Amino acid sequence: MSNSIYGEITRSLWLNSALITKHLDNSLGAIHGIGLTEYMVLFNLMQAPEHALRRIDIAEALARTASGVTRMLMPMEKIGLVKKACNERDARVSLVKITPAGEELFANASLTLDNKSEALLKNIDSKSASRFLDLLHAI
Amino acid sequence: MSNSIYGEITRSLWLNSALITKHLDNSLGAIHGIGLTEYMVLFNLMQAPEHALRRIDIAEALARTASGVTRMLMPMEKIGLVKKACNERDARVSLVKITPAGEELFANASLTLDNKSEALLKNIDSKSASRFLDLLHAI
DNA sequence: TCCAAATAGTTGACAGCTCAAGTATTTGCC
DNA sequence: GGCAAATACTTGAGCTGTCAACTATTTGGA
Repeated sequence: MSNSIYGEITRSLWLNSALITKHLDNSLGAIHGIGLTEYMVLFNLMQAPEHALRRIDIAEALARTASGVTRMLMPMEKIGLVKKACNERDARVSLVKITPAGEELFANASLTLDNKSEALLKNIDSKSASRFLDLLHAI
Repeated sequence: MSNSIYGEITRSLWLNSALITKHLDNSLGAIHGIGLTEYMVLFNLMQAPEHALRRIDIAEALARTASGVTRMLMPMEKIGLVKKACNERDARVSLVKITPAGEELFANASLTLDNKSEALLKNIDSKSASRFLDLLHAI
């Protein structure tokens, strides 16, 4: 009855991820006023050319639905972290662009995320960490 | 700006866990009519002595709140996967016990979870999987 | 060229969870 | 023994995300 190591991995992954996500969400919220999901939006925008993405690209990058992205971006736009832009080629798309305020918040939030992540993963030395990341990327 | 390997791990963990959780949730839902969270309740009950736990023990094991557990158990009780039991020593606690139907569903769902997990993690050979699990346990 | 299918996004209804505040019971300390 | 603090659980309000259905626009084939 569930002796598979792969099943064990998914159970452990599920729990660890819940714990880590919760912790980081609280930290980012308390210090910077955004959640981990919003941080990941900014992260993906920073990675993107022109620092802009379509809504469905964000949805895919976050493993969320388009409607979830629509709802998430509304408050982010209201507080000025991102803004809308138009795509001349395709009037269906509403591009999301990070603002200077968003970039600054992202830079600060990244420091927090890195520090808290290091604290949470302190039992994993940097060599193991590298191997761990390789395995995560392999999934 | 976020070059820490630990930050990278948490971002990758966050995304992978979202993808895997979603996939398993859909599979368990379609085949057995329960979500991954409900599966994890049954899993923890099966591990427990007497196959029974207090609500707050379940909450802790799932990284959820007591109120979330209360709400989640209501439909599970209604469809007969778990049942309430009393603790004679402490009238505050309302024990949760798995039923025979719950045990049977758990056995079947575990097979599904193992198979789907193996498929999702097929890029990780069993030796790496073992190392991966060790790292997850170390967190 | 034109129209059906595909694509991008939004919205209403609702599921699943949290927090804060409540009840009921037990524990610990004077 | 008695009472304040802690513990176990529930409930109302609200947040975040989903699904299904919708609008608007673009694409591709006859």
